Amino acid sequence: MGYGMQKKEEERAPGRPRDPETEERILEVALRLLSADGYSRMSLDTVAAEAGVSKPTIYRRWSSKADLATAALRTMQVAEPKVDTGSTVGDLVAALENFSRSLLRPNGMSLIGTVLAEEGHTPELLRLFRERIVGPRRAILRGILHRAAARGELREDADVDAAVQMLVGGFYARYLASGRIPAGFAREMVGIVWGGVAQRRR
Amino acid sequence: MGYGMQKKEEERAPGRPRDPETEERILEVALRLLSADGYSRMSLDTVAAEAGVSKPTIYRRWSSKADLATAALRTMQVAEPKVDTGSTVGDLVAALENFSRSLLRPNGMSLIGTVLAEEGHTPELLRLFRERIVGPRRAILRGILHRAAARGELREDADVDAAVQMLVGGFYARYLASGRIPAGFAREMVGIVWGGVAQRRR
Amino acid sequence: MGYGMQKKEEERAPGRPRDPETEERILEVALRLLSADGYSRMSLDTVAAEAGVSKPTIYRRWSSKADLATAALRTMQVAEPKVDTGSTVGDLVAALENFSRSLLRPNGMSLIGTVLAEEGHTPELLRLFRERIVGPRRAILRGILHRAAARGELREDADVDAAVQMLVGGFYARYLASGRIPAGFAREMVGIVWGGVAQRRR
Amino acid sequence: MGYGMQKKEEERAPGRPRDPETEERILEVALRLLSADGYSRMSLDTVAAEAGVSKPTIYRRWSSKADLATAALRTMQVAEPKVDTGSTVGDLVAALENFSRSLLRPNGMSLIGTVLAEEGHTPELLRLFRERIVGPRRAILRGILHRAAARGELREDADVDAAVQMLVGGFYARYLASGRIPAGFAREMVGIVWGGVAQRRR
DNA sequence: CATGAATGAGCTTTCATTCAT
DNA sequence: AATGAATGAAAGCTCATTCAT
Repeated sequence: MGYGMQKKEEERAPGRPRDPETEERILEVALRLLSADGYSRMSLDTVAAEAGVSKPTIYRRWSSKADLATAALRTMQVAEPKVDTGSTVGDLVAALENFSRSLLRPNGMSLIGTVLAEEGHTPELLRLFRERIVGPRRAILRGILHRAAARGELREDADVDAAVQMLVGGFYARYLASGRIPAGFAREMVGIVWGGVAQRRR
Repeated sequence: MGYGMQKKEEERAPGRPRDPETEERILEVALRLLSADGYSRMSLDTVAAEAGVSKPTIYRRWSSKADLATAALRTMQVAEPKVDTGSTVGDLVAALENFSRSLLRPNGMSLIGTVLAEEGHTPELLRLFRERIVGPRRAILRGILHRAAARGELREDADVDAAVQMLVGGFYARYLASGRIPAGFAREMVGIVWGGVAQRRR
Repeated sequence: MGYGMQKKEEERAPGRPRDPETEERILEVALRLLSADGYSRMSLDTVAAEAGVSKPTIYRRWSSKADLATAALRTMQVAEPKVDTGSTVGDLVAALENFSRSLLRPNGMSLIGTVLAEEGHTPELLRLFRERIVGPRRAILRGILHRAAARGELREDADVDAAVQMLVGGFYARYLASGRIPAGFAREMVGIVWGGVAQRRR
Repeated sequence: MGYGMQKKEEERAPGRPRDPETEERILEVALRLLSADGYSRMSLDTVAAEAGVSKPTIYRRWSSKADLATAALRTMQVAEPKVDTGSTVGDLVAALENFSRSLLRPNGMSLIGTVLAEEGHTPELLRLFRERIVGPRRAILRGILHRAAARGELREDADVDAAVQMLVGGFYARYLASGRIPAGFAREMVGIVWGGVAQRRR
């Protein structure tokens, strides 16, 4: 390599480097406002002010409000801990209780509301929400049920997808109906579903 | 004939009487825009224009945009036909299929989205939506299950509320996950729930 | 006509009437700013402030900035007094001196500049300028020359259009070259042109 | 190949030498945008992007947008070919046809428009335009007429300046009036002017 | 020297609401 | 009672310019 003066250029980009925290802060604020106020109420002025930057700093990174909002959504990651209680029913209850907690966080349901409400105007939001949030969450429950199926615990005709949607949807419906999730609700739901999909004991 | 338009003289309220059709028309337009665009995108200018009235005509009747939106919601009535197929399972499936159809209408989910998204700013919307829409719909399913219980078809410990929320919520969850409801989905869900709540066959 | 109570409704429009001066004032300010600053520098904020109205008051009347600017241009009317000095040469000189005065008014040339500069972006401006300003001015000179032709004062092959363009254009060119129009310039030009188009004396 | 690009080592100015091509490229782009969009619409962002440099690279060379624009104008050179057809009339027609061609190039008139429109805000543009473009062009025509005068072809009282302004101005006026220059227009104008300034034939 | 990042002020346009007739 | 006119506040986005590396 000769005199060793040829260094890789990748290490130091030319120009003033971005403050890496800026990006995080903007996205964090954006996600908070998106959840709290909904997409169309969320204003870039407010995002900028609360993130402590100017608006062009935002526009340098994302080309439009929709772009910023989807980027903010993209940062959401379902960080549901793996559950392993030893039994399928226990695993389902544990996973649902995790899920329940995230829904009941402040504005947990507002965000779902906004992506649904915006479907006609900013469908990207719903698309991303599906990919980033809904999909992974469903996958956890589906995984538990598929493992149960592999162990022969399920009836052969059991519809795993319908079961998963019902378990998750029960929370939505309950929230929409009353705003509260009673203690033990997860267990009740799992009880019913399990009665419907598990192999009959002989 | 004087000034303006002479209305029927049968009524004797002082001054020019309000046209009741105007009120209906405004509410109808408001509800349509609320569903299609969401609360914050719905503009009173547009409502006025599409209803063929001026904005003060709206403000004379409702004190604010929020007031108009809630009044519009109040007019919504669940008009699910009574179902009676002879069997509990059949009734549940029929009721759910009605429900499913109303969800899949254009903007069927957007309205739910908007009331959820606005919870932080206009909680009245969610309150009214619960009272007018969610409650009556749930009541139909609850009624079917309670009748089944009265006939001894349910296990004694069956949690009717959880069952209802799951049946309804399954649609929400499925829509949120993929935007599509497969044919036979209602029947799949009812099958599972019924397996979980029905008296075991001996 | 019966009881005479049916009056025509045309006389009094419903609703709050517009202040007729408002419209004039807005257009006047807009035209001044258009001339002084050019189209793209002219801001609706400034127009509104200087006209003493709010921006929506402007937008109620004109749908966009371009619309306002063209409306302002439309109000310009060439009010050149009819000239009749008894001789064709005298009429031409008098008409050109009127013309010269209007060009040398503050921003007289800037407005021409702006409509040319905006041709690529707001071609309507140039179109209107042609129709309202350029056309009528040319017509005056053309009229004088056509009358001369009718009296047999012009050579048969004289190109009236070219003569008119040169007389007018001489001012443009002179302004562009030096910003000043020397006294007697009109007379010089007329002298040359007349020498080129008039019937030769025998 | 080392770091970045190795340039010729013949120059010995300290630090990294400026690339003279960069300068040219920036000015070229600036002039093009100035003509096409006008001064106030021309954005340094766009100039930088199209020239493939960053904005500070521009600001290092010119202190402001106005400075850049005037520098760009300064690079314009009238490159009208010398004409020599053997006759004064022929020379005038040939020179005017050259001139006409440059006016009718895309945005040929827009640039004139922009320097006039900006007279109130950036008078330097008009000053430079006069010096670099208008002056030299006029000089060509003036030269032809002065040579004719020296040969005794002109009347003694002929106003060469007025004749030149009319010949040039005829194009401006014609463009402003209709946007088109008819074929033979130069010859028509020269015919009239020549009739007005040439020595009478005996 | 050149870069990419940052900024304050500005742009056109729209909104919910109130006023004057 | 109903209208058209008016308004202050805000929205999303862009610009000329400067900073930090």
